[in-house]
Parts: sequence; C-alpha cells; structure tokens
Amino acid sequence: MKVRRLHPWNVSPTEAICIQHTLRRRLDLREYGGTIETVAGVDVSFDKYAPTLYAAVVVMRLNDRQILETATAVTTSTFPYIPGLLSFREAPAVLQAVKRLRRAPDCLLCDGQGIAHPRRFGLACHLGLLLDLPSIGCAKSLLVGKYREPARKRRSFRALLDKGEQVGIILRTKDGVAPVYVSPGHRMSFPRARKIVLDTHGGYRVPEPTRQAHLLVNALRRDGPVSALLHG
DNA sequence: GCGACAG
DNA sequence: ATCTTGTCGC
Repeated sequence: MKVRRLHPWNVSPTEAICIQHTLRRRLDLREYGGTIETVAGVDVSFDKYAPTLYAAVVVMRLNDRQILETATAVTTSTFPYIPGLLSFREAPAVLQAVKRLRRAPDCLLCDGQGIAHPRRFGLACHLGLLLDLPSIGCAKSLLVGKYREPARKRRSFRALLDKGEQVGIILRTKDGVAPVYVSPGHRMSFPRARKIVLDTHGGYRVPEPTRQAHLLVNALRRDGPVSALLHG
C-alpha cells in the first residue's frame, strides 16, 4: 500500500520535534464512522550491537480474529531512541513492512503511544497519518500523564490525563495484571480505541495483533527470514 | 538545576 | 528494546 511522503527522515532531534508540532495539526481525532473489519498490529525489535531493525505487521480480521496476512522488513537504524521521538527511529522500518501487504488494513494497532505524548504526536499518530489510516497506540508503560489505578478486574479502565486534558485510557486487559496505556492515534476516538483493543484481546496482556507482530519480529531477528515465514 | 522518560 | 532459568502464584 501507499505511504505518504510528509517530511524527510534524515533529521536532527530538534528538527524532528519541529516536524511533530507541524504534523499534529493534521490529525483527525473525531469519531471515525467507517467500518473497521481488519486490524494490523505492528512491532519492531533490534539487535543489541548491530544497528539493525526488524519490523513486522500482522493483519487480523475482527470477525473471527483470524490472521489474514503478515509482512516483515529488515532495515538499518538511522535515528537513536529518544523518549518522545520513537517514531523517527521505528516508523521507517514499519512502513517498509506495511508496504509489502497485499491488502491495506482498516486500522493500525501500534506498540507505543498515540496522543498520550508530550506533543500529542506519538508513534501511532505518525504512522496513522503517513498511511492515512485510523490508528491506535497501545503501550505497556507510561510516557506522560497521570491516572488513578483502574479496578483489578478485566475491562476496568480510567482516564489518562495530562495538563488538564484526557490523552488516553488505562485499560486492564486481564484480572489483576498490569494495565496497558491506550490512546487514539489518527481518525480514532477513546471509546472505539478501547473497544478494538478489547475485541482483539486473546488472553494475554497485549492485544493479539501486536503480540503476534512481536513474536514475528523476534523470530525474524533470532532465526532469520526463513524461520520467520513459519511463524507468520 | 533536578527528575522523568513509549521501545 | 536487549541479556536469560527457574520459580512463585492462580
């Protein structure tokens, strides 16, 4: 599928922040009315020493939660990991993998934040805008904001607030297990983001599309593309 | 100036 | 994120 060229990638951290301020204004955070039948989970892993990034995308159908397609990509990192600038390190690799999909998914589920970000432009926002797709950020830890612990039972949730505004929700996907941090990326509302995460839940803390993408990138990194094909 | 800080 | 076996708990 097509990828929009919104800006250069070989930029400095300062320029990256400037780009985030510019792109955030193009986000559409209204309730998306379209039908979402397929969700694409994306994830990235990297070598401890080699500057190699491994990306994977796993497309799941919401009806029966069946995996329809997967794609991977191996690239070289050109940007360091800096809190708040994660997308400038991981997005290029993810885009390469997504471009290889035969069919475009209806929504993107990312391993990171959406608008629950200091400049309201996390990885999910960036990818959603570049691919022109509704997107959701589902992170395993906090980047910004404050919240009160949700009840211990599954599906309990509380608002994630930052500087007086809601930027996401803290969602318990399993009884008594640490919650996940869900925030809209692009063309997405809080309620719908929460519903999609719960609908793609497969018994583990993180939703299935993202979890499968995680398993796939690790298989790709450890055992190479051949083994990754079997795991996909 | 001192912490906090997605993956 | 990555380095890694067993082990505590439901």
